[in-house]
Amino acid sequence: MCNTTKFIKMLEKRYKEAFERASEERQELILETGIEEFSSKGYEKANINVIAKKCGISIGLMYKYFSTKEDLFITCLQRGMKILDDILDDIMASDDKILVKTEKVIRATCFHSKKNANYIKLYNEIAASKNKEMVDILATAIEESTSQKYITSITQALEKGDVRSDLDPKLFAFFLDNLLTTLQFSYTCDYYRKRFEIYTGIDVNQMDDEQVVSQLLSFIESAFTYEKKKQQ
Amino acid sequence: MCNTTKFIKMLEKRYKEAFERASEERQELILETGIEEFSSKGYEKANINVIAKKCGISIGLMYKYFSTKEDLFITCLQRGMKILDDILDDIMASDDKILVKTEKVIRATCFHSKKNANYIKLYNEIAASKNKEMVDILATAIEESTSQKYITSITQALEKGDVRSDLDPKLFAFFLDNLLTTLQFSYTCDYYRKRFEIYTGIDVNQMDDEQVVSQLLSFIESAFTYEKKKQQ
Amino acid sequence: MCNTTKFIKMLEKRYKEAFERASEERQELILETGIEEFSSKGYEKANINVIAKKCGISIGLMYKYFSTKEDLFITCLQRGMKILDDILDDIMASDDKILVKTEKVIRATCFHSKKNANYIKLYNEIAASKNKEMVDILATAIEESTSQKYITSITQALEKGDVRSDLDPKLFAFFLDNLLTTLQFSYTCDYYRKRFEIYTGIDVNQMDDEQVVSQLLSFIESAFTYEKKKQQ
Amino acid sequence: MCNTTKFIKMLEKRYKEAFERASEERQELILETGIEEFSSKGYEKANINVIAKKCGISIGLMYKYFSTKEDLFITCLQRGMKILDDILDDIMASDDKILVKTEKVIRATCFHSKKNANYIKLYNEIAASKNKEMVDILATAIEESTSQKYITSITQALEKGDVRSDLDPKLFAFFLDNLLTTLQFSYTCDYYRKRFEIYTGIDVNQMDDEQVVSQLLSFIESAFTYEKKKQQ
DNA sequence: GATGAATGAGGTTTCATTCAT
DNA sequence: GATGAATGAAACCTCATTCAT
Repeated sequence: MCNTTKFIKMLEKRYKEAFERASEERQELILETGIEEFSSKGYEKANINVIAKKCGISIGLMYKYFSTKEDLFITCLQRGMKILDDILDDIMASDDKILVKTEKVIRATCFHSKKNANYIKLYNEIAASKNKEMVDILATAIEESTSQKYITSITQALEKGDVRSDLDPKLFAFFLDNLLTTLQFSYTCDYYRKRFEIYTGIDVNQMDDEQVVSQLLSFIESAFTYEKKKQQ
Repeated sequence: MCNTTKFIKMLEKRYKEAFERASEERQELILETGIEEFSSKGYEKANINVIAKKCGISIGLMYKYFSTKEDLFITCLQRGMKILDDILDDIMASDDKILVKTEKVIRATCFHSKKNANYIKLYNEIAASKNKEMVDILATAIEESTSQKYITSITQALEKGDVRSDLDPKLFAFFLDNLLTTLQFSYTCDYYRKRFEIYTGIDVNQMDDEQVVSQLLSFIESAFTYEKKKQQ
Repeated sequence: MCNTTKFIKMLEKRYKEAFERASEERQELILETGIEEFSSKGYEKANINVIAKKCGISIGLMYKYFSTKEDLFITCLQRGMKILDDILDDIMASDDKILVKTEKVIRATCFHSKKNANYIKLYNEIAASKNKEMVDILATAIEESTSQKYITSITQALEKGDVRSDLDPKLFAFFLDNLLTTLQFSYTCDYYRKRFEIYTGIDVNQMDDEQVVSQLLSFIESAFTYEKKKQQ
Repeated sequence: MCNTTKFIKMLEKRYKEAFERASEERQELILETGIEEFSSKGYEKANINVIAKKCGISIGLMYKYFSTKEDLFITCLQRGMKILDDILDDIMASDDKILVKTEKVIRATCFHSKKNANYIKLYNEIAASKNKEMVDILATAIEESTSQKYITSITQALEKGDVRSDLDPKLFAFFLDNLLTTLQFSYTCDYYRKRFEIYTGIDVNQMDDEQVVSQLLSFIESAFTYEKKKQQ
C-alpha cells in the first residue's frame, strides 16, 4: 500500500521458507534476539551460535531458517526498518506543512529513541560496513523511501512558497536528513552519545529534550525559510 | 602550541619504543598500510599478518612495534587525526567571521576528501565501534578540540551580533558539525556515498562541488542568521 | 558421603556441558590422554591440538568441551585426585590404629605407584606452578581432606595414648605427609627417582619395596612413639 | 677443596668464555636477574629477552654469554647450588653429632629461607622438570654431595652407637633429607606454603620457627634413636 | 521439523635465536 | 665487545557452517 514497503521489498527475502512456517512468536524472538546481539556486539563479533542458544533453538534449525549469518543480519535489519519506517510514514503521510512534519520527526526521534535504540544501532552498523555490494543495496532500501518523502515534501513546499525560493530540494532534503540521522545516533550509539556530551556538556539521557527540539527546529526553520538579502 | 595537539596527546602513545627507532619511511609505510587495511576492511576483518606482509616486515617485528592489533589501529588513527586536525586548525585560527570559516571548512571537506579518504573512513569505523571504553576515549580525543573551536567561534559571533541572538552556541556548534561530518562521510564512506547519490541522483565524484558548497553554506548561513519573527 | 569428595567439590566443574554429554569412553579417553600429555610434557609444553589429535577429535570440539587449556588441565587433575583420594579414603576410614594406617598408606604408595604414576606427576606439576591464585585453590582441594584425616587420626591416637604425649598433631601430620608425598614422587617423578637412586644406590623399580616399607615404617613409628627422656 | 665443588663440577660450564671475561658485577647481575625471573615465572614462562633487558644488556650479548636459554638456567642454578651447598658444608664439616648437625640444618633452613628463597625455588623448578636427561645430571649434581654427607654422618653415628642399630643409613639419610627438603619448600614455594598453612593453620611467615624446629627435631631424634622393643 | 556434535581454517600473539653492523 | 632489529614457527582459541540422526 504505502511507498515504504515497495522499497523494502527491493531487498528480497533473505530467510528460507522454513522461517515463514515458524510461529510468529518464534520469528519475533529470533529477530529480536538477533537485533540485540548485532546491535550490541557488531556484525563481526556477533555469534550466530550464541544467538541460537539465546533463542532456545538449535544452531541446525537456525540454518534451516537462514542460509548464512549475513542473511540473518539482513532479516533483522528489515524488521528494524519496517518499524522505523512505519513511524516516519505516519508523520509524512499527513498534510502538515514541511516544518510541522519536521518538528514531528524530531520529536519522534527524541521520544522513540530508547525503545528503538537497537534498530538504529543496526543502521549505524551498516553505515560502517565495508561490503560495497551489500551497502549499495541496503542504502537504497533504507534511504530511497525516506529521501523521496523529504524531497517531495520540500518540492511541494517550494511550489507553495512555504520555503525560500533559492533552495535545491534534493540537497536540502539531504541536509535535513543528515541532521535527523545524526540526532538519532546521538541518542543511541556509543560514539555519538559521547560526542553529544562533549558538545553540550550533558548526557543525552539527562538532557531536556525540549531544548534540543526547539533549537534544532529553529535551526532548520531558519535554514529553510530565510533567503539571504543580496550578497556582495 | 595549539589546542588541538593538547587533546590528541590525551591519547598516550600506543606504539612501543622500537617503533620510534624505525626509519621514518618505515613508520609511514606501516601506518599508511595499516590505514589502508583498516579503512578498507574494517577493524575486525583487517589482518595484522597481512599488514605486516604488505609492509615487507615479519609479524614478529610488527609486534615489536605494537603490542596489540588495537594499538596499531589507534596509532593509525592518531596519524589520521593529526593530519585532519591540522587542516581544521589552519582554518579556525584565522580572524575570519564564523560564516567565512564555515565556508572554508566546507570547501576543505570537499577538496581534501579524496586525499584523506582513508583517514575519514577510520573515523567512521570508530563511530560504529562497540568498545564503550575505547569509544569514550577516542570520542574525546577527536571531538573535544573541534567542538571547542566551533563553540568558541559561535560564542564570539554571538557577542559581536554576527549571528542571531536566540541560538544556543553549543547546540548550534553540534548541528554545524553534524552537517560537516555527514558531508565528509558522504565523500568517502561507501554507505554515505550511496546515500548521497540517492538524495541527489548524482555520484559525489561527478557532482559539482560548488553546488554543494553554496547550498550547504546558504543552509547554514540562514540557520545561523535569521531569527523567526514573532512565534505565534 | 565422605569428607574427601566435599573438598574436591570445592573445585567447581571446569568442563562444559557438552563434555558431560559425550560418551563415557570418550570422556575417559580425553582425560587419560590429557593426563598422559600433561604429566609427560608439563603444563606449558603440553599442546591442546596434539591432545585433540591423539583423541581423534577436532580442536574445535575440544573447545566445546573445555573453555581453556587450564580447564582441561584442572579436569584431568580432578580425575587423578578422585582416584587417589578414594584409595586413601578406604585406608583412613578403618578403625585401625594410626601406625597400622600408616603402614597401609606406605604399602599403597609403593604398590599403586606404577598404575597411578601419571596422576602423581600432575601433583608434582602443580607443586611447581607459579600461578599463585590457582595454586592456593588446588592446594586446598588436594591437601585439605588429607590433612584432616591425618590430624584427626593423630589426635585420636594422642587421646588414647597410642602416640607420645609431647607431639603437636598438626606438625606431626605434616611431617608424616611430607614423608609419604616424597616417597610417592620418588616412585614416579624423574627428578625424585634419580634422587632416590642416588641415596640408595638402587633404581626404585628394582628396589625391594619391603625394605623401603619396613624402614620408613620404623622411622615413623619411632618418631611417633618414643619420647626423649630428660632433655639435658 | 671441599667435596661440594667436586660434584658441582660434574656439571660442566654452561656459559661461554665471553661470560668469564665479563666483570664480576655483571656476572652476578645476570645470574641474580635470571634467578629472579626463573624462580618467579618458571622456566618455560621466563623470557630471555626480558632478562637481558632487566640486566641492561642486549640480547645479542646475552647470547655471547650463553648459547641457549637452558644454559643460562643451568648457570643460574649452579650459582644457587654453590651458595646453598656452602651453608650445608659449614654445618656438616663440624665434628658435631648427627642430631646436633640436624638441628643446625633445620635452623639454617628456617632462618636462611627468606634470603635464599629464589635458589630454593629453582630446585623446585627442576624437581618438576620433564627433561629426563637434564634431570638426571642435575639430580646428581645437587643430591650427590648432600646425600654423601648425610649417609657418612649416619654411618659414623651408627658405628659410635649414637643411633639405633637397626636403621639403614641410606634410607634414613633419604628420609631425613625428605623432611628437610619439604620444609625448605614450605618456606619458599607457593604450593608448599599453602600446604603448610592448611596443615598448621598458620602462614609460615607468622609461625614461630622455634616450634617447628623443636617438633621436627624431636620427630627426627626419636626416629633415629629409639628402637622398637620386640614386635610380635 | 529439529538437534547439536563436529569440523578446521584462520586469527592473534609469543619468544628463542640469528646476524648484520 | 656490543647492539637490537629481525625472524617465523608454533601456540591458543573462535566460529560459520555441515550433516548424521
